[in-house]
Formats: sequence, structure tokens, C-alpha cells
Amino acid sequence: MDIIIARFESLEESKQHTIRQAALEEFAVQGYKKASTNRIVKAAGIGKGMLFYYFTSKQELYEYLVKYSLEFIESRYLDKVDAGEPDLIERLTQLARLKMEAQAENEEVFKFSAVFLQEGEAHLPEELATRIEELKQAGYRLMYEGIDKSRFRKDADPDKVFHLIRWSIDGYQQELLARLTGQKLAEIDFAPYWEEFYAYLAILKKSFYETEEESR
Amino acid sequence: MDIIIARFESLEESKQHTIRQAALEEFAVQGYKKASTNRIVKAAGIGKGMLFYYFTSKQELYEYLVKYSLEFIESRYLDKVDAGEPDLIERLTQLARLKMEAQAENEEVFKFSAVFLQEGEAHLPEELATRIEELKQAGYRLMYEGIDKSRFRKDADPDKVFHLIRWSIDGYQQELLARLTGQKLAEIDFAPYWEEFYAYLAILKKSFYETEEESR
DNA sequence: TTTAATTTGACCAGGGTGGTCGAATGGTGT
DNA sequence: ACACCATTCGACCACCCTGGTCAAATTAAA
Repeated sequence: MDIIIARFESLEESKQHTIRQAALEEFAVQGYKKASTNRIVKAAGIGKGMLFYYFTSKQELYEYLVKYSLEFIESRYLDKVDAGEPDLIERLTQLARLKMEAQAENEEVFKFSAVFLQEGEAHLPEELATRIEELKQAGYRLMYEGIDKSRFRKDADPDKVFHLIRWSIDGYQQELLARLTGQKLAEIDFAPYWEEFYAYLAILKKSFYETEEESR
Repeated sequence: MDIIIARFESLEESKQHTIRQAALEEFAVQGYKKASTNRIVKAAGIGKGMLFYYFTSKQELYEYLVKYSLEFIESRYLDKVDAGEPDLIERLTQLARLKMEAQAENEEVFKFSAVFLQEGEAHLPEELATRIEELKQAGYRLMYEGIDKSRFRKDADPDKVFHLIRWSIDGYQQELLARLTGQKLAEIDFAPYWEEFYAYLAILKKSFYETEEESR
């Protein structure tokens, strides 16, 4: 469609990648308004003019990145989730694992998405706004829909147990991410962390699920 | 000591308060570098000149706010905690309640403290830097020290149970705060939320503590 | 060689920055 | 009435950074 943006898309992939990552990071850290095109071109190692040769304006660059991120998150993360899994812990484990993998593949996309997902800093064209809304809802459904709460212990409100399990797993993820700041996700061997994670899950099952022996 | 800052401190409290809150909020949302003295004076309803009549520079203003926040958090929050309470849930409940109360008293201080606690945006004089470090450690101790982990169920690693309980309670707090965004904390009736909170705690106790009947 | 597609960075007007300062105001003591 | 000093203001300063432009240089294609 646009003649201008087509110029960018016909670049060799590695160059596209460099520019995209520089821009993603800048917008992720600074938000739309405070992001600086000067810093982007410097980080990307291109002249100022090129950015406006590839994109007509800062706004168009931003919209391109939103579109790119939406497609990335959908194809590399959400589409891979098995929404048929009825067991909460199984489901959350899957979500955690797939998210980790996608994040290791492109960390900046996720940092950037955190920005545009909850802050309407730049008013986007309607089409993008609705796609963002759809992504939010898809994420919500993957987390909340089709979970079999009858597996939880019967002497407690299943909705509350549901939340407690979710918060626990979120808590582990957050703390792990905090422990790992500064390192490149892609270069980390996650095996020992998964082991630790599964130990936590075992406790959660023992504590919050109906025990099998109980049927005795 | 400083003649200049004494001018500020001899202002009537309500005026100090207005200026302080305006500055706290600006630094909280923008960080040191991007915070604008122009916006501060506009929000505080004073002329530009006055800010530099009370404080010699932006830096000195920032340091004053750090000092003020440290004292606030210590006296209105940390000092009130009973560090002798050995029961984890009791202790965390206490921390949650006292923090809520202090936060309702001055929300901006806590938002601002989140900024200076983990980002050394402005290099502070050594004295302040160490006081910040002490505050961090005091908070850490209140959360981790002197907890009786023998109350947890015996068939699971007590350190892991400890973390799971902490993450659960943090999770509830975070979600509550998210649910309440936009409202003035001071104007909220927290009674129903505390009730809900205690329902969660009951489940945590049932699930993670050694049951009394077990001694039968 | 001619023509067209890339690439650059100096440059632009506009806006925001922390900080200054001369002037105006108000209060106090005499 | 006067002088004196603390307080208050906002126009103003020099500087920096902004998104975006463009003439000129370079490279590629014809």
C-alpha cells in the first residue's frame, strides 16, 4: 500500500531488525511522546534522513511497531496455547513456558507491548485500537476460560483458590525475572529454574487440589 | 543549617504541603531528569521564583523530598510494625494494614519512594544513599526475619511455602490497588476489602499450615 | 553516460529547560 | 511618614532537544 513503508519492508531482514529493535526499545522505555527519533537513528546506526525515508513520521513508525508486535505476540505466543487444557496449573505452566520462549526470542516486543497495551499515549487509528482490544480479550480468555475448578479442594471457595494459584505463579515469574535482570534471556539455561518451578507447583497441587487418597 | 531551605520550613504547613505534594507527584511520574520545575510551580500555584527562593536548585529540592519521604515511611509505617510477631500471615497482614494506612495518609510519598528506591537517577550525597540502603534492609528484615516456619505443613519445603504465601498476599494487594485506581485512597471504605482479604487468609491457613486436628 | 534510488547530516523553527533578576508588594519598627 | 527587609512574581536568559526537511553526495541500474 504505502510507497514509503514499502521501502522499509524491502530492506534486508537484518537491517530491518536492527532498526526495529532500536525503535521498540526507545518507545518501550520512553513512551510515545518522550521517545526521540534522534536516539533511535543513533542506536540503529543510520542517518536521520533514513528514518523519514522509510516512515513518513514518528507516528507511522509507532503504528508499524504496534502492528508488528501484535502479529508477533499472536503468532509466537497466544496461538500456541492449548485452550482445551482444563487443569489450571497445567494451563498456567503452558502460558508461562510459551511466554518465556517468545520473550527470549524478542524481549523488546514484550516490553513495548506493555506500553501500548495500557496507555493510549498516541491515539491510534481505529483498526489498530480494536486489534489491541481483541488481543487483550484473547489473553484474558486464555487465562480464565474453560478451567475445571472442581479439581480444587472442596472446603474453599474455588474462585478464591483460582486466584491464589494464579498469584503464586505470577509471583514466581516476577521474582525470577527480577533475579535475571541484566542478563540476555536468550542466553540463559532455564532448566534449573523450571525444576524449581515444578517444585512450587507440586506444593500448590498438594495444598489446593482435592487429594486422591481422600476417596478412601 | 541552610538559610535557604529554612525559608521553606518556616512556611505555614498547608503551603509546605501543597508545594511538597506537587513536587512529589512530578518526580514520581517523571523521574529526576524529566521532572519539570515549571510544572511543579504551576501545580503548586506559586511563581517560578519562589521555588528557587526556597530551594537553591532542582537537586536540593529532590534531596529534601527524599529525606522527607524516608522520615515519613519510617515513622508512619516501618516503626509501627511489631517485628516480634512470629506468625507469617499475622505479620504480612500487619504490614499490609499499616502500609495501606500510611498510603492513604500520603499516597505521593509512596509513589515517589518507588522511584528513588530502585533508580539512582540523581546521584545523591552519601549520607542519603546510605539511609536509603538502611530503609531497604529494614523493610527486608520486617518481611523475612523472625518468622516461625515450623507452623507450615510438614510435607513441603518451608521456604517455598513461605514464598507462596507472600506472593499470594502481594497478588491480592496488587489486584486491589489496580481495582481501585482513580479513586482517592483516603476516601475509600476498606471494610469490605478486609473481609475479602481475611477470606483469602483463611484458605491460605487451611492449605499451608499444619492442621490442629492432625495431632489426633 | 544518463537516470533513478539511497543515504547522509547540517539545518530549521518551535518549544521546553533550570535558573536569574529587577520590580512590585507587604509588613515592621520608628 | 520613612526606611528596611523579607517575600512574591513572571518575563527573560542561554541552552538544548525536538520532529522533520532538503540539497548534495553516493551508489546502483539502464
